[in-house]
Amino acid sequence: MRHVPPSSVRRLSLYVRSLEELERGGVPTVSSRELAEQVGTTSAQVRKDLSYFGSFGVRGLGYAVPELLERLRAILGLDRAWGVAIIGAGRIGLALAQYSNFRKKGFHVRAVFDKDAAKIGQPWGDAVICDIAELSAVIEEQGIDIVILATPQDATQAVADRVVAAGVRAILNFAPVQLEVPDGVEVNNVNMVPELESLSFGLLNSLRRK
Amino acid sequence: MRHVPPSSVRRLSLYVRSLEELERGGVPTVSSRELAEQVGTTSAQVRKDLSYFGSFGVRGLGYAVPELLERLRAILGLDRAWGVAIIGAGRIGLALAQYSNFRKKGFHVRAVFDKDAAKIGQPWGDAVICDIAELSAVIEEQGIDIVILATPQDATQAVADRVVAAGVRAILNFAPVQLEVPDGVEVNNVNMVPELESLSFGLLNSLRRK
DNA sequence: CACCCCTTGTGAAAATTTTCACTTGACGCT
DNA sequence: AGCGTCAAGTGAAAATTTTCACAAGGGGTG
Repeated sequence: MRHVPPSSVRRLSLYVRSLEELERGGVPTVSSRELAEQVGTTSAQVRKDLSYFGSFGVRGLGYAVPELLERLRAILGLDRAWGVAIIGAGRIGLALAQYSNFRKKGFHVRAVFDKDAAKIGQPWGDAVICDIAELSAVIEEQGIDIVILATPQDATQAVADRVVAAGVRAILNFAPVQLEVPDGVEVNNVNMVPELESLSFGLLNSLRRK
Repeated sequence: MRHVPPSSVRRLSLYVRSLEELERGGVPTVSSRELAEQVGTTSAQVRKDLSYFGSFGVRGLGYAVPELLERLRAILGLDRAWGVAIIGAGRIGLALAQYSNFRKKGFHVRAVFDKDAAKIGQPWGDAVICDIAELSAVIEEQGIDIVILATPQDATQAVADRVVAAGVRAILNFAPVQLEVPDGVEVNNVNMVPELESLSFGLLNSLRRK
């Protein structure tokens, strides 16, 4: 497998979503053109993305929906269970812990952490809120592969350091901070502010052009 | 102003965040190298991003923090008020409506909509939840520039159509759907699923390589 | 005032990602 | 079976984005 662009990997995710819908609808096959329409890209892009991983289609016909879905799930690691911990039981952490689609994709939220003594012990989604002091113990016991950070901005780097020290190598960061992590640890940021501000930038410019 | 890569625009947003922190700390000037470290990029990238819009720095010295901040705010349209409406008063909509940083950046949440009769009329953040039936009237009256969609997946396209029909040209979409909109309407998606799944992809591959 | 240090601003080069266009092959119809 | 149609797969080209490397200046110092 040659080098795969990160943007391709993210699109695979979108293909999975579309394929799941198609499968529910009983659609047996789909062409690259149809799939492209659904996720807002081009047919060439779809074929190129898939070609990094093999040949899954049938010329003249398209892709068999259940088969392609299975292959993509395997590629993305959605055919196995991942242990997930959410740190920060604020509004975002709450919304995430209750987001039921996680489980379906194999992401099992096995722990939710907070610092606030008042919250500790409360049930929250499937898990119970743990004291963040127990972070590394719980990470080891529960087999946590991925940590979701939904912490206040100023606490986030310190928490990330502890998470990394506990052996976690994948972090999904919702806090508006650029995390500093050692090589071998992957951090993906979810950040709506730049998305929002790029909208105002765009509006401003379309005004200017008139 | 020549063509600006979208990724540069998103980074401007990050520079603003860093500059705000520096300004609070009373730091008078900053170099491209320092700014780059804070947002996780390179100094050349910072200078290139800024160069699309002009020359803001002093050679040998760096950038004056307050001045650069002001310029970037103007570029991104953060020096004026934008009318924002949130559609969907579920968990995500709630979290967003209460997110106080919006206001500071000039994004004023002037309306929150929902379909659920039980929620209509309830106060929610600064606004009151409106019936989505009144969508186009409220959009016009309140001067809504940007709509944030936090609707259930299957309702989202229909809501987007109405939003566009009411004249809105910028949408921030939290629903996991690829929206179909006419030219001239900009849609930015916030989607954590591909971010999460690209983490599992990465973990899987680092396992394989061993 | 001349020199040195420092950092910007910027074309050019490199790397990455997307798009194109064409070859290959499978299926169904006559 | 032969033929026409359709769509996958894929190198090559184009477009985009990032990185490089260096000339151009500003400011402080002796």
